[in-house]
Amino acid sequence: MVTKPVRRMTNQRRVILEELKKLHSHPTADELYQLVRRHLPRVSIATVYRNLEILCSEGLAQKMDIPGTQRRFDGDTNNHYHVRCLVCGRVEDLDFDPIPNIEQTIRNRSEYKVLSHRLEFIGLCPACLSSEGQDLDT
Amino acid sequence: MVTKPVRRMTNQRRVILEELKKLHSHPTADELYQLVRRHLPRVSIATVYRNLEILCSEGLAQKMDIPGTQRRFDGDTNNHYHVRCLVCGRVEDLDFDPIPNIEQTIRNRSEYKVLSHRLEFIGLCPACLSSEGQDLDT
DNA sequence: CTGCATGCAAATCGTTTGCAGTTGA
DNA sequence: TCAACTGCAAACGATTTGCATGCAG
Repeated sequence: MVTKPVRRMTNQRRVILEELKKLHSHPTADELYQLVRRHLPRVSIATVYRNLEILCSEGLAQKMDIPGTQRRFDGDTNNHYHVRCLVCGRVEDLDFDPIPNIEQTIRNRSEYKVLSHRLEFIGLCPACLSSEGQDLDT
Repeated sequence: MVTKPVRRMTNQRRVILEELKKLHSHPTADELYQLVRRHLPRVSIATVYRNLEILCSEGLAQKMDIPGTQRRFDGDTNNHYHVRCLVCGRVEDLDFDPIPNIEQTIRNRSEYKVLSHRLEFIGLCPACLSSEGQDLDT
């Protein structure tokens, strides 16, 4: 059981959070780094990554693209939805028909030319679920 | 205007496609590489990547996690959906309320403990849309 | 034959980590 | 004071690329 460290509001952390909150784009770590650099020229990209990690774990921001790093490929080119395991990253197909008209609905609400959509559920697979009971920290 | 190369069905490409089609998991490039290696011990990981790229562009397979590599962060921790531009990667929020009960629906159709879901639309942003008319290749 | 495809190794890109010095509470 | 935090540089893991050689059509 590891105790969570007490966080400090450093100058860097404050600026990073401010810049992130002020944006309505969804910046990459590097884009945010460029903005933060205007206020703190000597800031390091590592600090930006570390703080984003902390801000996310504190619920003050969130990562998009939960998937993480490694890309996966699908031999099935039909349109279908997926469930992804938060812990092991495994992805499975869902037996669930594509929601009808949903792209049409969005076309009326956005300037984008919508071509497709992806719906993904995130959760715990049976295997990881059963091995969850063991360690209750984090 | 670049002309698309004429593809050849090499041994490697055939095995890679066969292995991918036979799986119902959604392998990473490396997982597929391990499988292909059983048939072709001297195959290179680069060949797997190159062929996956080609197979996807031919519509015989598809990449998941369209996002690609660079992760994006969101200062808005409320649950909301996104549109992503296929060309420039920009992501914008959608003014569209989360679909009610959809997670509940999935819980009945899968063994997973569903915790959340993500709905993302993919298309072309206004900017990329207007600069599309120029080059008509690919 | 021709040029697409391959294996290999090196390069690249985004992200993470080790470390010694700094700083907020 | 002192653990959390920082900048820097090196390490890392996934993916891509340059190049000389191989091989399908």
